[in-house]
Amino acid sequence: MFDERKDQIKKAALKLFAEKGLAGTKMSMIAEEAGISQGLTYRYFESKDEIFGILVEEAIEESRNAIRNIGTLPGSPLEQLKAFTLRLLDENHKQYFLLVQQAQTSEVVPSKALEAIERYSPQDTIEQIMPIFVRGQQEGLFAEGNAAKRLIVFLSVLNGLMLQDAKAMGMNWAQDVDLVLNILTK
Amino acid sequence: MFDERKDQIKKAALKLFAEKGLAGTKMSMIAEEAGISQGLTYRYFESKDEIFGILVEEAIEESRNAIRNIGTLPGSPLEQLKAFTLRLLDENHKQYFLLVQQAQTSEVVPSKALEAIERYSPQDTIEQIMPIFVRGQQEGLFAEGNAAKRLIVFLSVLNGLMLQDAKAMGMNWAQDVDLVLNILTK
DNA sequence: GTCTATAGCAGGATAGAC
DNA sequence: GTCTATCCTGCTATAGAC
Repeated sequence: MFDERKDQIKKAALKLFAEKGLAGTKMSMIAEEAGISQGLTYRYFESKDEIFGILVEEAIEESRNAIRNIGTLPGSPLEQLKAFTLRLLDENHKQYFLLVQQAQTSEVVPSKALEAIERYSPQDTIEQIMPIFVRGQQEGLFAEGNAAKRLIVFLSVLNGLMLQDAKAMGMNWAQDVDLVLNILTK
Repeated sequence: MFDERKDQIKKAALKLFAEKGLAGTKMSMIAEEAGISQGLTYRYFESKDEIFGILVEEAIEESRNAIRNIGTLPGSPLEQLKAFTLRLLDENHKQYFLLVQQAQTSEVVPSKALEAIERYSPQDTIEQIMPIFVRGQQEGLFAEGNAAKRLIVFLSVLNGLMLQDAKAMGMNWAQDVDLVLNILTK
């Protein structure tokens, strides 16, 4: 089926882009990872840039959803943020997250992907998480003081963890998230 | 002078490699950043890979020094780690750090750079910082429990901060490091 | 020492056979 | 639908003039 092969290629591309960036990923690598010939890729996508652009948009969409859902998770604000953190650290989201990372820091990004990224500022993310954090502060779960600043640090930290984790240090996060949440609770 | 021009090229290359990775950085960009013609670069270096390799080795050397010096800094273990953190976050070290990051995660790295990186495992870093941390624990400055694990998280966090910072969110770290050190002290 | 011009090659994209 | 062969662009690296 057409769409299934498409997904297969996207999956291979996501893995490589997240790891090696746009310029570092060759079409031949994507084809190999997907187990097809190099030329076939072009029956499903117009160009490397197109694949990259689509993935970046999906990643942002995905990330938006994860954040939007925090509020609907069960438990206290602390438990909500913990669940959110664990979700981000799982394999699938991690790749998306790293892709956005690559797109933001690294290299010359195709214009379409660039637009998507510019619409998706870290500021947005912080504003969405803010109410939950503030509620947690009121309940005495989190540290007092400038919430935005603390959340920036917290998100940076998640970034770092995902990158580190990508290098396969083999930590079991389910067990260790609490250390990370210390940033918020102290 | 020959060596000065060489440094000028290395400086330009470091900035770009740290930002865009090896594959994402073109020789033309390096030349432009250094304000010279593209061809001239090859009078000073054999290849792009050579420049990259040299920079990676310097970065690792630099990082080793920073870590080695922690113990000789004045103050309590907490103050020592604070000073170390601030040093890493300053412009120069940040670029080196990001370069190593790029080399570790991203792309196909030339063999010479690869060797250097493999000799420089995160495990090393942790082992070097460990004694200071343990001393801090004994003095009651840091949290009890598994030191290695906490240090991994801590270093991941520094990673994340440098990356985030690279995206110019304009935080004044001198003021905010304490949030980060909470990971160790709680 | 430095620049401009260009050779040579890697990799993105296309054509055509099966 | 898929593969192999090939075109063509863009980049690394070199040659040669000033």
